[in-house]
Amino acid sequence: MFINGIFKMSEVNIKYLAEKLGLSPSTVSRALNDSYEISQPTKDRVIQLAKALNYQPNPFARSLREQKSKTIAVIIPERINNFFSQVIDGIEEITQEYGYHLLVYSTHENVETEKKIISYLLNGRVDAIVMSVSSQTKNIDHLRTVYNKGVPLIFFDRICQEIPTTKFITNDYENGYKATFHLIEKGCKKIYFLLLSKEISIGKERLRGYMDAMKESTLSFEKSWVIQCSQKEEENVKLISAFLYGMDRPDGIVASVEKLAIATYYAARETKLQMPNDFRMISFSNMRIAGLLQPSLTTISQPALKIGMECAELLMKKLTKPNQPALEDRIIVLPSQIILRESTGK
Amino acid sequence: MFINGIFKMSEVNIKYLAEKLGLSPSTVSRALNDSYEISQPTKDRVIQLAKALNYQPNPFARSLREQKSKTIAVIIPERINNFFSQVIDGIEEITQEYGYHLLVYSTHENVETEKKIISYLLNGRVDAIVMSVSSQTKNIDHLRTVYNKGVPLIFFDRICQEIPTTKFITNDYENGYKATFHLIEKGCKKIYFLLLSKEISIGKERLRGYMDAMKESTLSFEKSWVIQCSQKEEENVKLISAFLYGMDRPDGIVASVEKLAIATYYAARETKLQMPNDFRMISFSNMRIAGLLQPSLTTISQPALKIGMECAELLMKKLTKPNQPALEDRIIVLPSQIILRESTGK
DNA sequence: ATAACTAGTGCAATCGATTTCGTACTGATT
DNA sequence: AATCAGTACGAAATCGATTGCACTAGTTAT
Repeated sequence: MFINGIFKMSEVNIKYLAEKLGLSPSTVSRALNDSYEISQPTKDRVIQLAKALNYQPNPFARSLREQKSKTIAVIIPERINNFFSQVIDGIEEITQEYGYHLLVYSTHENVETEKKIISYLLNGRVDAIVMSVSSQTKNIDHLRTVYNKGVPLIFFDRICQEIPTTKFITNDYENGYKATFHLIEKGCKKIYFLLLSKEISIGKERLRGYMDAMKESTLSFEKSWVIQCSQKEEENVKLISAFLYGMDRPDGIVASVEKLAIATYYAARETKLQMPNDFRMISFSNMRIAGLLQPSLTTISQPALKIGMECAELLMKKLTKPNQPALEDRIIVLPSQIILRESTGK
Repeated sequence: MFINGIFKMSEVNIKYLAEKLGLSPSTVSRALNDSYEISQPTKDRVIQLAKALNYQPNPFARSLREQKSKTIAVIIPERINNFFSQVIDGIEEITQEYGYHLLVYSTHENVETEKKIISYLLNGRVDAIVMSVSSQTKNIDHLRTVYNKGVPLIFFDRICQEIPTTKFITNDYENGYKATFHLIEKGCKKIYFLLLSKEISIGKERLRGYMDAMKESTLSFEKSWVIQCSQKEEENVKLISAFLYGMDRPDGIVASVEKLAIATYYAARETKLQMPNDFRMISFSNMRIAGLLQPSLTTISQPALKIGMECAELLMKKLTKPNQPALEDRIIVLPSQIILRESTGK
């Protein structure tokens, strides 16, 4: 149906209902919103017709008027990663109960993309943003802008310390320490740490745990053992292969993110080295099938679903209850779990 | 800033710009939209101030007026699956160029959830829907409703034949046939087919390929070799273990979806059977690390990113160009790729 | 010289739902 | 009888951007 050259999705709106019922639009609106000002018989009539005609309120009219969208943006660095998928599952589980919708964006680990995405979201399109920053993110002006505009913002996993809001992380320092300590216990003498980026919080914390474990041990340590990797899988495989080929190769590896563990598997294959005989590896990872790899991978697994759910619950409280204070500036730590498998020797 | 008890996100709107410039809102709007009716000097003044104040048009006001949202819904059966993640990456790659946003929903393979999600989308919230139906979806009234409401709808992978719109799939029949034939060539005599659901298109097509390959061979075949699995991983592992324990166990398995291949790995582990010696397996899967499994998995890998991009390109053409016809009722087939690995014997 | 036209801009309606303010009526209180 | 309170509803403004129509001043055509 065309009116003024504009296609009308559905002519069932409040005005239409009002006409059919011989009421005014305001009365229909109030009846549908269960206002105390409307008599029960009128409410019944309105609701019945609305159901019969399958009336659906126009979300944009409502958003325009109420200045809220019932929509939340989720920004992640990559989609092909079980951790982020699980977090989103967790967020959705909670938000859908409240009738909220999820706009999902991937930055592909690119700050410029991150900035662009955020610029789209500053016009009220979303009521809040839940995000994990890209590994390239150093300058945080765009995040400050979000905060200053008053858009509720929650970080998870890869957080931005400087923004005074709530952040959800796992005990990264502790697990960096434990992972390293586990390798030490297994007899490793020369333990490398694979780092994706020094910019991101989890990289820093996990590295700090590794460093402290190394310091507390009687093992020697050299700065060059902290390997700075890139975003490109091929480059990483080459880099890792290079030091695995070397005579003074490591006998232990802590991979701070999953994709570096995978690169190490390919590098091990290329250099024909076997875990756990030639070297042992432990990795932060949420892969479901870590146990099916050859050899199976010892992992530190994050409570991804729970992280998502907690982010969402906090947000729903903030957004659906009246007079809520700003999101508290604090860090909430959820424990990860170490699962021992073959790659570190059973 | 509060006005009438409502929090104002940003007071920079067209009316505000108009006041500052001593113009009317209509002139400002036209200037920003580069209308031919406005003189260049005026346009320049308006654009300059808009930039200076970082004016961002209100998306809801615009959507309300224009009856379009610049938003697309993507509905998938599950998030923790590389195939769907890659498809969404592909869709996003195209749509973001056009300034479109993506609402992403997971049905968790549940028709009721699917219906509920769709009911949220019938009020104009999205300009189009791209979806892969849940494995439970048998009754398609909710999909018919979408079609009848005139919301552009595209299916991919798990399609719904009955709705006359464009569908993107891979050559499932052909690959079901090829997969089975590959096992036959490897000497398998008793080949089972693991099916997630008879309702979904890909299940049917892949099964048909398997059946035809079996028929054309000299091998015997029994109906009970087509194993109907469930959504629950544990149940599937039990089911598969059960027939692997049996004396007359299969020596070949075609897994029609990734999760059933994974269940088979667990079952093999439990029954202490080795691939490819005790049985061989080939699976439809987009796992990046199929090559790192123990043993590595022979897969039929779908061009997921490309599927997403093609869906999005078609949609962008339909939505951004004037006077586009309805989406054609046709099936577009993109070829998958078979990657041979250890699980079927090198 | 007057009609006709054009360029540039403003007014006001519109999209659909919500909400403030106001009104008509009923019944109760002083 | 007059005032008051309460019930049930309607009119109109509002949210912010867009657009059909009207208007003015200046220019061209007849």
